[in-house]
Amino acid sequence: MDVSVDCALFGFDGEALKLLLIHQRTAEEGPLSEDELQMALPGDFVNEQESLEDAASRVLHELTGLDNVYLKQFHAFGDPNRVKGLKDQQWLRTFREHPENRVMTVAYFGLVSLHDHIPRASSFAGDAEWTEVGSIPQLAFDHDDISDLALATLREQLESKHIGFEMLPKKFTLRQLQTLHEIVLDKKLDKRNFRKNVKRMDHVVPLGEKEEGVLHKPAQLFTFDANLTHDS
Amino acid sequence: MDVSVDCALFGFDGEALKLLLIHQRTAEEGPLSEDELQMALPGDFVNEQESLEDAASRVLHELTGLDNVYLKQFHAFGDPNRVKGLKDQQWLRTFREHPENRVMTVAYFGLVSLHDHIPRASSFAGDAEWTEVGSIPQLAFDHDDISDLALATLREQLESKHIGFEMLPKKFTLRQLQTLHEIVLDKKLDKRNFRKNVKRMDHVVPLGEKEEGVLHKPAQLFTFDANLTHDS
DNA sequence: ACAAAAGTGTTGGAGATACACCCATGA
DNA sequence: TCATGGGTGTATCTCCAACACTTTTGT
Repeated sequence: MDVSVDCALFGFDGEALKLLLIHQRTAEEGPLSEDELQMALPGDFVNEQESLEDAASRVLHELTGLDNVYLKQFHAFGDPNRVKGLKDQQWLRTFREHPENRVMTVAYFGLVSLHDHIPRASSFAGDAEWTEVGSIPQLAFDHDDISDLALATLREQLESKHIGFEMLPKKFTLRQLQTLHEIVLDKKLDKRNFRKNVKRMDHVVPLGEKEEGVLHKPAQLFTFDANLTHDS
Repeated sequence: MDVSVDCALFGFDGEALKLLLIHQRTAEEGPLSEDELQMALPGDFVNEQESLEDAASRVLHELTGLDNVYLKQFHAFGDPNRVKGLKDQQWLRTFREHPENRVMTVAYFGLVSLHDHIPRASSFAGDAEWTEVGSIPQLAFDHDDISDLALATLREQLESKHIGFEMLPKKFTLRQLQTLHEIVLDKKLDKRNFRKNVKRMDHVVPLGEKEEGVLHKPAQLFTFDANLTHDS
């Protein structure tokens, strides 16, 4: 059986939560027409002497240029027919040596900040795009299921596992942290209560510094100290 | 790459939490000496036209005779060297066609009740044993890691996902439910508070009936109604 | 001065914790 | 009658939800 990894990479830019999608295509342009091409999550086969984690990191590095991205396995997808859809088979027959092979995939979700600099979203695999979660089109293979479960997993783990910080710049304001939570959890939060909770967390430490270049009262900057991550 | 499933099957008998382990051996006795054989989690290769879930159910059915066991995927283990240990290779060379192949495994945990009848723990794969969690010996391959993570996952999900009931008989007493929680979570719970919480859960319904054949005041029996499982 | 977001406390209710005695049954 | 676990209520405290005004900065 062939084994691949797929990555659902989420990014937050202060406004919206986005998912990185690639246009399904390869270097040499194939004979497939526009509407036979779909979008997909970045993924690739696992190399012979490479762990699953390493494969996922490699895919992400090749696509975004980033290293040390927060990356977490969340599910293996192994339906025998998960690459047997009509469009999927057309694509596989055009670009793959063994299109009939069964492929299972181990899915990872990753988190990056899109604040300071947008990690380059382009790659060997074709053009890539940050797509707002909520406007995700139909995807190739079972990538709809994968991205749905990735988002559900992100929601579940956001509060319990201190992973929101991975989507913020190193120095962030409490407003940014709150907006992120509101968007991921899809509900409004009370400012005063939110700040009360955050201030009880040891691992969110105030820097002496303030925001600059904003046209209102500058906010204090905070940072996340992973060493102090033994819950509150 | 070869793909297998492994199952960490937990059972509760009212006293202790147990894990089903098999003696690593096959039908035709091999030339391996006693101390070269280890214990392992039940597992098998995934068949060509079989989903991962189906493979896990099959392994469990073959081993315990049970169907409809609660079974949940929790992690894929894909280290390139996970079957390259010395003892592991001795065993693989004796019993497998392609001992040098890389094998990744998708791990499931399962839950059964050992109250009414002990599901038969024997199989094509050799003798099997219910081993108390806490006295688990060193296991073959990376099965130590797998069983550790299985137990951690069970702990995490016990309260949030109503899965404790899977390890109790259909009719159970509140004491049994509490003991189960105490053992899995490894901490004592207050009887009155525990019962207060349970009584707030719609999906734990009291039957009119009472326990029989005990040498003390008989307890009321409860059952779990999965239809009412939309949290409290 | 004005616009824009930062920052700050209190109150009421719900859920968590801690704790001790009487009850029903079988032997 | 005794041994064994079943079954119950109250007081306290902590955590959560709801809610509005003043402060600081840039223009």
